[in-house]
Amino acid sequence: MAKNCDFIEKLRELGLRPTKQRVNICEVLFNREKTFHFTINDLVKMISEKMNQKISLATVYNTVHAFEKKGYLKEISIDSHKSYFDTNTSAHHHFFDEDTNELIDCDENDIDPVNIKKNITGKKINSVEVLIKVASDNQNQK
Amino acid sequence: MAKNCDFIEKLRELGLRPTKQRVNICEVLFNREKTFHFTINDLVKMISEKMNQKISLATVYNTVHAFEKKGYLKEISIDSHKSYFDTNTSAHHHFFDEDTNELIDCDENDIDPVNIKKNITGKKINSVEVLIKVASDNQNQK
DNA sequence: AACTACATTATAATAATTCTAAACTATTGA
DNA sequence: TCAATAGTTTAGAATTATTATAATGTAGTT
Repeated sequence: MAKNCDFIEKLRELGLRPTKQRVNICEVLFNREKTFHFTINDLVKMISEKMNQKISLATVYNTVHAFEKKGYLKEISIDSHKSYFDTNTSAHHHFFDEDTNELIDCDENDIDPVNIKKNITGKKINSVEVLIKVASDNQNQK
Repeated sequence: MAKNCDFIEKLRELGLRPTKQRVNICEVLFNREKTFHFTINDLVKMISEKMNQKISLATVYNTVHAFEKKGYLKEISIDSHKSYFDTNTSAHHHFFDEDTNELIDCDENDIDPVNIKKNITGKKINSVEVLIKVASDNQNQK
């Protein structure tokens, strides 16, 4: 299990000052076995309720965006209303369960690599994301 | 070129009353050679400026969502800030040019079919969307 | 310890979307 | 044809999500 000093070191490497708030966020996001998905709201709740730490909403936005820009987090946008962040920044794809609003990682056994045969001239590919929307078999919802 | 009475008929089939506003929106969206991508704002501008028709923003939201629900339109979400609608509702994928904020359809020559080997138990797949973000070769932007 | 630059905070501002309730209109059927 | 009614549009208010602001606080440096 990572210690706070590990996070402090890592933040420093990225040129981010290891403030209390940033270390708290690191603890919540990265001090766990498995990667996971969260919204800004989830994160605020985790810090204020689980950690009992006061943090400003603006700081959460700032920090999450800073982490995203530095490659600590990846944003997964489902539709204009639902957007998640993923602590797993490696190239991978997602199922989205429309019944439960749950975002689920695909692993290699779930999907073959996407084969792009032709790209836009003069452009380089920055990312390839596959989003598979699923829902209960016996229902007929959007 | 489709006539208004075609749209009136089509709206009726879907159980939507063919009001002036809905027919106007149909004209803008579907009375053209090629399918295209737009935002709610684009659409409001097209109707008010190009068609010189007054329409309430709420109506545009209502109508676009009604059309989406009925399968006339598909939403393509890029990130939490950028969301487009696509008049091409057939299964296809997209490039997104991060330099120009332009959404571009993939055709069959651009990408091999996505092969999903394993699904979530008890769920059926509603959609599979691939989004390929591209940017200028010589720049290094997000 | 003091300085400086960067961060955090509460709050205000902005933007996007939805809600509301009144006015309007397409459809039905008398 | 006309009235009834059910669905639609509208302006504006309300809500939600996100960003900006400016004052205060804090980490890192000397």
